[in-house]
Amino acid sequence: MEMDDRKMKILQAIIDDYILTGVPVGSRTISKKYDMGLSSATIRNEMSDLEELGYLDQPHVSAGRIPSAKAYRLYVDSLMKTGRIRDDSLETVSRHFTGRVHQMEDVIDHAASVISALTRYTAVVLPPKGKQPRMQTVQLVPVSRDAALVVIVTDTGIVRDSTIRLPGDMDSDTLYAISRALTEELRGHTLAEACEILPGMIQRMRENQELLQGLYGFLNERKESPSRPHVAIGGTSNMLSYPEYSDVEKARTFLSLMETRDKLASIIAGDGEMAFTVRIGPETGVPEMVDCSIVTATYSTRSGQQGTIGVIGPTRMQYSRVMSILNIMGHQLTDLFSGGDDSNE
Amino acid sequence: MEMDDRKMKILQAIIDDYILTGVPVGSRTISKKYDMGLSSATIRNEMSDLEELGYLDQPHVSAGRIPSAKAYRLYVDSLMKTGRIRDDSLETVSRHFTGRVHQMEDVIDHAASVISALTRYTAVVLPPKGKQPRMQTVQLVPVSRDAALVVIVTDTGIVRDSTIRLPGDMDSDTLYAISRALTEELRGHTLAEACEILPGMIQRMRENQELLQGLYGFLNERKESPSRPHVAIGGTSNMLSYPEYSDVEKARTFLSLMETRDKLASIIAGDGEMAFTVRIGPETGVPEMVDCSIVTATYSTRSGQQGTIGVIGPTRMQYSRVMSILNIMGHQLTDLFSGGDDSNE
DNA sequence: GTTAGCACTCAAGCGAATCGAGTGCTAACC
DNA sequence: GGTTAGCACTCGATTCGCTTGAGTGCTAAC
Repeated sequence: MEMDDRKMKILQAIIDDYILTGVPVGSRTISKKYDMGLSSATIRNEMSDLEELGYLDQPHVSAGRIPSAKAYRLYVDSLMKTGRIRDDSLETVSRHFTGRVHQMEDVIDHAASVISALTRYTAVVLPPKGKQPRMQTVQLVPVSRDAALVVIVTDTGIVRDSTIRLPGDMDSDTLYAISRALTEELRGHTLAEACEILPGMIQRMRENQELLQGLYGFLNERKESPSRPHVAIGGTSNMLSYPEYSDVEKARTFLSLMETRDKLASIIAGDGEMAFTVRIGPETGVPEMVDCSIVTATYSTRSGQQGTIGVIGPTRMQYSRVMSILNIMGHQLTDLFSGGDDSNE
Repeated sequence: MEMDDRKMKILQAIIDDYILTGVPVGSRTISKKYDMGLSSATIRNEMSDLEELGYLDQPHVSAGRIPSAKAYRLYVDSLMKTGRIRDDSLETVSRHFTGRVHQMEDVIDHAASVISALTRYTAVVLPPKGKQPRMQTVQLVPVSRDAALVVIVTDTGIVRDSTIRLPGDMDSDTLYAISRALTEELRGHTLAEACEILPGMIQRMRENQELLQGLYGFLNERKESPSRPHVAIGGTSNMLSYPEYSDVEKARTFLSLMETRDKLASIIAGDGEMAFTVRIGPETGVPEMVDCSIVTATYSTRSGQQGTIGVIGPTRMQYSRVMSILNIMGHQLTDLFSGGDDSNE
């Protein structure tokens, strides 16, 4: 037995209905709501076939059918109607977006909350991420008598800052001179490389040995964890409005997963270089998420760094709507980060 | 009728028990578990009195009593045993804390997750906040041919950064010179004041008019919202483990309140200058939180800025434990931010 | 003032009965 | 052969009544 056109249409109707209502859908519903000129009995036969093919599951014998992960996969891959991409609310909100851009973090926070508001699911936004950020400028900014702020500008545009202690009195001109030397020496190198270059400089620049030593420690400590990326999350509470999460225990595990941002980031980030990903249920590879789906899209910055935006929802997700929203938001962010610069005019 | 010593003792026992178990407590429980040499009948009479005095509520006639907000207030104010302040787990974790301090945001994020892990409630940490941050250093760091990063160090230690566009080619020495001039001129002033000073400078420094104009816009845009503070939250999912939140709808409103960080910040921040605050149920002034309590403490930085740490839990909260944890964590943060500087050695 | 005793209340838990949505199967129909 | 009407059957969900037991309030005796 194999899929024919009619089975496809029926499957699609079932999925559409289930996505809409969230309750198992029966044969009568299909034959009445979606008029395909077939009686419920015929639908029933077809549904039985579809179940045998692995596209439908039956929670218990006297309930309707629900789509399996395999069905959603098929749905997303081929039979989803890609819907009206334009959405009024989206347009307005996305306009509201432009022009209030401050720092990177604000942007991705905002993006997450906009996406979650539009989709009514949980949204996650990861900042742009390159392979290895390369240093562009190093500058020591005096903060107090005995402390300076280290500002490192990398090509990702990300700034790491933290204070280090100054050995003795150093005026701002001295600091500037050191900054210049450092910039000259380190520009274009990664943090890890910088840690290899510095010892040489320490040898040469005797008078500032102590300061440089401090800087060395500073870099060394950060070279591994590229300043743990700020993960923006929005709409976690949305999930609780779906019957899938009326079980509090389930909700709790979901929420605590959302709280461990590192883990979440690695889940969302994905491995491939795909611009658009849809992972359904078990495909997520996360045991806690067997009945969730994750849709991700990417955006990029002027310097070619890639960021990820993702939506997490129940497998019964409005895939087409989510995908179109992610699509538009991806473009939006790409424009924002590469069109102008990320600042005010 | 008024409170006597015995009533106090009984009330305390009731509250202790209710905090522990979460179920209405009956007269027999008190007379047996907490031996006060009285029969359940006597306890019953006293409980009836306590109810009349407004310290106890009765969910329904044949259930035990639960403490009212007034009872918790009394409990916190006078009859709480301030418990063993030292906690083994706390010691270990707080040690684990020291020595991994990076940026401010990391610190408060970390603090929130530590507090929530220890208390099993929801923790909120607000960054140090002064009345009006005063500028200490202004520095323009070249990022690319036509853009520079504006780094402003204020006495709060908070850095605001964002890129602005550069008019023409400007080498880093020029930028440094301008930075020096700006620092000299603006040091000690608030952002708002800076916006009044700048026009004068623009007049004088003709050649860099365009750049300064950009900077002016930059400051103007930020002077109102002091870079919306980063609010750290931890353990929102903890709340779902309490029977108080087995109702999903309740949980949802709570969580969505936690998501609107601005609102949350203003709730936590409180108005007074109290070092320690306990707000119980309706005292929070937030309708969504009638059956929550909020305990806050403060910490301070070297420059005297005050930050807030808070715990949100059910009214049936382990007040003494929470307070001692907040107390210790407050000292911890104060040490961290004022003892050394917030960096590595 | 304290306590034992007792009648009373009421949520929670349990099981039987009912309901109804939905299926699978068979036989008739086109 | 595919489609449909009809019917018996299944099983979760709902309802109803019953029982249980924790807990109270009151009264009378100590």
